[in-house]
Amino acid sequence: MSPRAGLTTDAVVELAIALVDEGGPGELTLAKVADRAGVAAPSLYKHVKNLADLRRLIDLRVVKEMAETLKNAATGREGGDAVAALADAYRHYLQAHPHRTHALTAAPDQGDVELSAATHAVAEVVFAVLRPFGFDHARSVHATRCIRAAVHGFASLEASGGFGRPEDVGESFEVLKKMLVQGLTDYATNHPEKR
Amino acid sequence: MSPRAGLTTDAVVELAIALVDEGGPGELTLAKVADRAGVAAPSLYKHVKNLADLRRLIDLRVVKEMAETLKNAATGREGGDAVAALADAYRHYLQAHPHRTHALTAAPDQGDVELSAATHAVAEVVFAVLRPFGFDHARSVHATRCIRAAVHGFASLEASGGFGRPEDVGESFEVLKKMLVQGLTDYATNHPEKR
DNA sequence: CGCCCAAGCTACGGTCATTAGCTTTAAAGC
DNA sequence: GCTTTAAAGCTAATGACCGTAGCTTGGGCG
Repeated sequence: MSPRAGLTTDAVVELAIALVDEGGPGELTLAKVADRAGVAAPSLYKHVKNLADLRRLIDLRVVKEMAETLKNAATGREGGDAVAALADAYRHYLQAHPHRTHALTAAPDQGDVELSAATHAVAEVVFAVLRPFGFDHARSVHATRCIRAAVHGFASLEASGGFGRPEDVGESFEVLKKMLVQGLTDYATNHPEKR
Repeated sequence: MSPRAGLTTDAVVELAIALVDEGGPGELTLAKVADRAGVAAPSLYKHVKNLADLRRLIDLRVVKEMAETLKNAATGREGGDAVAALADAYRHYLQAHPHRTHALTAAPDQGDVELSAATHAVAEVVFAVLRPFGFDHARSVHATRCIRAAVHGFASLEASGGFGRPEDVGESFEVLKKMLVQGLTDYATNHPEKR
C-alpha cells in the first residue's frame, strides 16, 4: 500500500501528540517529529499539509478522544450523578495529559466540518445528560456553557499548575461539582416567567 | 539617562503587548518588536534577557493589571454583589483583550518572586471579597478556586471563540454568576461537621 | 517486464533567536 | 568645555526551523 514501508498521517499525528504530551505545544516541531519518525523533515509534507495542519489534526484527535471519554463516563448515569461523572472524567483526562488543554479550546474555523463535528459531539454528550433536568433549548445551552466553563476552567488551571496553595485540589473540585449540580437543579426548578 | 533617546524595558513590553493584542501570542516575535521600535533585533537584548523573559514580563504586566482591575471592581461592594462585580470585571477585561488569556494562567516558576506576588495579589482580592461569607481558611481557598475556575473558564472560552451557538453569551454568564453566588452562599451556610 | 505514483530524499531560501564584538553617544565628573 | 565611561545601539554570524522545488526509488499492477 505504500512504498518504503512508511508513515501514515495517523502515525505522524501520534508522534506529534507524544511530543506535545512530553513538553507542551511549544515543543512541537516538524523537525522533531521527522527525527522520531526516522525521516527527513520535508518528507512529512507527504502526510501533513504543514505545521498548522498538524496542529489541527492533533486538536481533532484530542477533541474526539474527549468526546469518547465523556460518553463512556456518562453512560448508565442520570442527572446530577451524570454531571459529576462528566466533570470527573474531564478532569482526569487533563490530569493524564496536562498539555492537551489548549486543544480543547480550539474554535474550529469557518468551514472546518470535521473539527466542528467533533466539538459538537462533546456538547451533545452534555446535552444528553441535561435532558432529565427538563430545560428548554435556550436554557440547556446556557447550562452547557456553565458546565463547560467551570469544569474546563478548573481542569485547565490545575493542569497548568495554577493552583499553588497546599490545600487539597480534589476537595476544591468536590466543592465545584456540588455547586454545579445544585446550581443546575435550581436553574431547572426556578423558572421565572420572563427574567 | 540613556544614550540615543532610546528604549526602555517598559517600552519594549508595551510594543510586545500590542503585538499580542493584535494577533495573539503566536505573533509575538523579537524581530517584529524590534521593527516597531525602530531598532535592530539584537538591540532588544539590552532591555530584555530573551524572548522567554519578554513573555514573562508581559504576563507580569497583565496579571498586575488584572489585580488592579479586580480591586477597583470590588471596592464599595459586599458579598454576592462583590463576587458578581469581580466576575464581570474579569470577563470584560478578557473581552477587551482576548489574546491575554494565556497570561492569566501563568504559573510562576519556583523563585519568581515578582510574578508570584502579582498572582497572589489577584487571589487576595478574592479572599477579601469572601470575608463576609465567614469561611475558615481552607474553605476560602476552595471557594476562591471555584470562582477562579468558573470565571476564568467562561471568559477564556468566550475569548477564544469557543461559544459557537447563537444564544446570548451574556445571559449564560448571568446564569453562571447566579450559580456561583448561590453556591458560595450555600457553602457558607451548610457546614457539615466533617463531611 | 515495464509503468506509474506515492514516499522519500537533497538542496535551497526565508524567518527568527541569540551571541560576539565593535561603535557611538549622552551623561557625569574634572 | 573636555574627557571618560558605560549603556545603547549596530553589523556579522550561527543555528534552528518551516516550507518549496525538483529529483530518485521502489512497490504494486497491468
